[in-house]
Amino acid sequence: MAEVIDSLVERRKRQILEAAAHIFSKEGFANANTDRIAKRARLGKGTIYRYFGSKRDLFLSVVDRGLNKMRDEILQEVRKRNSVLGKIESAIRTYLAFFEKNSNFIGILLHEQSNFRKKVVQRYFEYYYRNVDKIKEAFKLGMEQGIIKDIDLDDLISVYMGLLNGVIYMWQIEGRRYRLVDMAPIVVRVFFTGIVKDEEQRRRYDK
Amino acid sequence: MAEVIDSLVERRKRQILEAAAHIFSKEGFANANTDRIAKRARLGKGTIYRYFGSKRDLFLSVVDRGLNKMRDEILQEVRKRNSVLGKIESAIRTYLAFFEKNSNFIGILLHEQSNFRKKVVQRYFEYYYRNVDKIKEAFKLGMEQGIIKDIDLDDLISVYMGLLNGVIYMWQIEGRRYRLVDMAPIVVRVFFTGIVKDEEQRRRYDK
Amino acid sequence: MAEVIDSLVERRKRQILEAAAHIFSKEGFANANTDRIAKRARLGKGTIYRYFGSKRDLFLSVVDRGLNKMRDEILQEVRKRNSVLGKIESAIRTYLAFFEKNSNFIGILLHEQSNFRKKVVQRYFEYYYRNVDKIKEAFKLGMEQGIIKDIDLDDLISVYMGLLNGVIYMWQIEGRRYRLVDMAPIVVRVFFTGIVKDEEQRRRYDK
Amino acid sequence: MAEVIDSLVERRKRQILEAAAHIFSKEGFANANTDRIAKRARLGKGTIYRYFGSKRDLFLSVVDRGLNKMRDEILQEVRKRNSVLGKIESAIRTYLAFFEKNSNFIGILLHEQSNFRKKVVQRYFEYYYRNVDKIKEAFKLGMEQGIIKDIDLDDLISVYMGLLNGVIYMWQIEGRRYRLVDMAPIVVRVFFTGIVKDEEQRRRYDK
DNA sequence: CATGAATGAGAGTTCATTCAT
DNA sequence: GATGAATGAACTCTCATTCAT
Repeated sequence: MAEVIDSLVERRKRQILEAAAHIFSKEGFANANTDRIAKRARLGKGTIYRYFGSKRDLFLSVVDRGLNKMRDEILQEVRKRNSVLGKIESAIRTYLAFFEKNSNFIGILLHEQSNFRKKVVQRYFEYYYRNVDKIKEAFKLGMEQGIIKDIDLDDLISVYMGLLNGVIYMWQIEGRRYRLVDMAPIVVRVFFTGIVKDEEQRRRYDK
Repeated sequence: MAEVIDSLVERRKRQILEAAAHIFSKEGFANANTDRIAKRARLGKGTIYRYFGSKRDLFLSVVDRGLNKMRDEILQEVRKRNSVLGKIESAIRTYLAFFEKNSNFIGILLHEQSNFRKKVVQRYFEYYYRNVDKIKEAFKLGMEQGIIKDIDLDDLISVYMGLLNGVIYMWQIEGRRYRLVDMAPIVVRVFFTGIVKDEEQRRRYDK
Repeated sequence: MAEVIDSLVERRKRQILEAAAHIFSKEGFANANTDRIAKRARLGKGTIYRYFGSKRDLFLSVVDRGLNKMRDEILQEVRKRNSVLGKIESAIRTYLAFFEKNSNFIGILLHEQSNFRKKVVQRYFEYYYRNVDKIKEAFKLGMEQGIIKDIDLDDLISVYMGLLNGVIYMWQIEGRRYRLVDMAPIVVRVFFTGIVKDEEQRRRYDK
Repeated sequence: MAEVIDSLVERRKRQILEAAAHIFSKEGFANANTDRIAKRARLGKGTIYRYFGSKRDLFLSVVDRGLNKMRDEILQEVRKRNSVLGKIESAIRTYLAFFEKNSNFIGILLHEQSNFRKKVVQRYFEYYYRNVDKIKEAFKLGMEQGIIKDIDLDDLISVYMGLLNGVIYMWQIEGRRYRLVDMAPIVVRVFFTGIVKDEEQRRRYDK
């Protein structure tokens, strides 16, 4: 019995969240309007307010839902690989693949007003670092095994995350003209081995 | 006489642009309100409209002004270096330094509604690629000299730009807890030589 | 069901149009303010915008509605008379009666800014000439029957329409101190037979 | 000395009044803007306020000036004729001629908001009835001489004024497609002798 | 005397939120 | 449970008026 009710509630919520994700990512929070979300969800405007207290709540729920899905997908893929570099390679691929599949979601993390920024970022970290921690561990392990250079871990994470998010950002603003996952090999290659070929120069810069 | 008038006009414009940059970056375009911008500029609301036709115009002027400054600073620094890698290193440093000094400006390029996105991005490219072209040339020259690996130029630019913007983005959402320019060395090192130490692994991934 | 919805929409539109007619005629388009119209309609300001796209739209709807009513009333009365002069007499009476009953409406046709003038006048002619055409036919028929003097038809219409509108205008600016329909007999008399009694003088001017 | 100052003041006032008349008649009071008036007068906006206390004052001065000119022109012409009907004919011609020459001025008397209406109309009457009185006297004299039918004088004036103003109004809204003075003969003819030719019908309606 | 830069009250319009049905 | 008609606070933008120069 409770399950049936739950199932209706869940269905409605999903219906709304999907419509909202679409509209928010296209228009941003401030520009999105509840009417259009309701229309897209094929529900009355009032119904949205039965399930989400405010536009703000709805927005944060959309963020949560997206981050949740992302975390699950990445962790699942990373678990399949055993080697340190394999895990990192897999994390890069899956991260890019996720944002290609859910490119709507980029807008949600990118736009957005100051008052939300903090809240959104906080959720991003809450969800994200649970798997960044896995990456962090991988980096650490790699260093212990002498496979990865000794670099300050926090710096490394910033560069790693920055590289990934930045590549996604560029893909986005360049108009999604290529397949984002196709960037994975070059990203992996540069991240792992750098761009400089000349050995003398490498040594100069590698300290 | 004309100079005095000019100087007033210029002063007012600067006054408004500075206030606007602050507010826009804090609140985003849609959330910023003209009244607050006016207050911050210590001017009446109407005065803003004497100098800028609309809120939209004002916003785009803020973007232009920022991009202009950025381009000038980067080109000036890059010109000082002669070697290929030196130029690239300098561009990385100056880009990060610019956004640290003008961190307001990040928000302006990051937020923003779909309807503006195109316009803003278009300006970004107009201004930016004039100096990215210099970088592109440096990359190309580096490849011809056998200093830089043969990598598809467009891919390389995307990774390069993505890495920089991403590092800035991470700095921003992590709460600007460190000095952004301090990231330059590690960014340069990873970008130039990668993170993998183990030679066998390097060869595996370097193809 | 559809009927009920229709009836609500119709009721609201009427409610708003009536309030708007009142305010517009009192204040003119530019001076009227939507808030006051809303107040008078006992509705929120936003509600007006659910039913009419803009203040301008609302104004033109008020004009249309008035002209519609006028046309219907006049045509109905004119149809009842058979003789040429009877029809004209009836048109004069009904026209004056309409504006007395809907004296709000005078202001709407009289005031008004240049940018609207054209649109409003265009509607006026669209609606009005459908029944002025009837009058025109009556004039023409009267001339053929030798009852009405041979006068250029367009000139005649201008004088006829001018006389009516002018009498209404005078009534209005003199402060509506008398009943407008009471002017009908004297208007008809002068229009039909002129003011000059002396036969010699009549002949002098009647050519 | 005083004359020179006076002359400057007068020149400035004229300059402003002419510009204002033009703008007000084209745009109406509410839509007209002081900036454009100042521009047209080739003066600074502030200067207008040295000579006229407010936009409202300026508007009323424009009205006064127009009515003044109208009165002078009409009285001058009417004085030249001796016969009753001649005087009336002349008044009709001159009134129409004035508005053709100063067609700007029509807009000023026609548009306009409620709050002004009264004031403007009051001025209109103040100025106008000084010469309508002459017409009234002519009508009265005509009746005494048996040249004009016995009609209630106030009714007659309303019809007379209405006819003139209405003809001007029609000319205006029909787009000034003909010369207004050319309407004088037909207006005079209809006003003096009516439109009905058939004697029996005339008698029917002439009572 | 003349100016026009500056102003802020007030305009039209939008839209998140409520609540009677 | 679901709706969408209604609302009014809050937005951008205009412009009559002021006043330092």
